Amino acid sequence: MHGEASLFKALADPTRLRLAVLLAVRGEVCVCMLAQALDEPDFKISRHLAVLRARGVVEARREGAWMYYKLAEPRHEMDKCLHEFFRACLANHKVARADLKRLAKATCAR
Amino acid sequence: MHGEASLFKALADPTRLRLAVLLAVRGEVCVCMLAQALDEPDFKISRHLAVLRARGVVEARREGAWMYYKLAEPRHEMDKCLHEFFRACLANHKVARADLKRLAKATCAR
DNA sequence: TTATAATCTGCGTAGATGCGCAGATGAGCA
DNA sequence: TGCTCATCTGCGCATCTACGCAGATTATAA
Repeated sequence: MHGEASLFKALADPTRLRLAVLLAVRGEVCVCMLAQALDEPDFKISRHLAVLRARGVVEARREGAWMYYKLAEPRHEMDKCLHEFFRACLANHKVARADLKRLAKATCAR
Repeated sequence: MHGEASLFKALADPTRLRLAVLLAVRGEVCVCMLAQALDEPDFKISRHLAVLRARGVVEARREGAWMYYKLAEPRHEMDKCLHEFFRACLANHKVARADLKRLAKATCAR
């Protein structure tokens, strides 16, 4: 049952939940945009994304210097439920709203 | 977003997941039966149930010396999803099957 | 009251987790 | 090659968490 618990472990952190909500709403986003959206240092974001990725919650795609992350394709009904929960419920959270606002204004240097 | 993460935190442990599955399938069960089902010491079970209770995942009812625990009434769609996930998916897990088997044979001393 | 069963709690410890800092790595451009 | 940006990683530290043990609590029955 360890493997099953690890899915919940991946989401048992406010920073990772915020990231999941952003990806659920906006699709595919690169690390530096996410760092601006959460107003947190990039290495912190990178580490949390690595955790989500290791547990199969998100997928990554490299494009030049950028890494784009998105929610992984749902494999069970549970995954669909979670995505819906992110979009329909958590996205209305005060913190998530502010994150989305900042994300809308975020830019990469190049 | 801390509060939201705490729901996942509550489920981010194999022992607590096993308990949640048993309660999802069997309804209301007392601590000593759960301890026998999981083949773990009662104080360990009691502590994990306290965590689940503090996060609102389960509810407790005292009846004499016994404490009966059950899944809390779902408040969001997410809760219903989770319960369904416990019953339809996790209950088929090898470990959960063994737990249910032991629970079926479990008895209280009185 | 005494005994016993069911449940919970305090304490100390070992391992896991998150963080910030500094530096490494890799890609693109002058 | 040298420089800059995007991303990741190693390290040390502080905190959290689960565990086992022993003992406290509460309820029931003799």
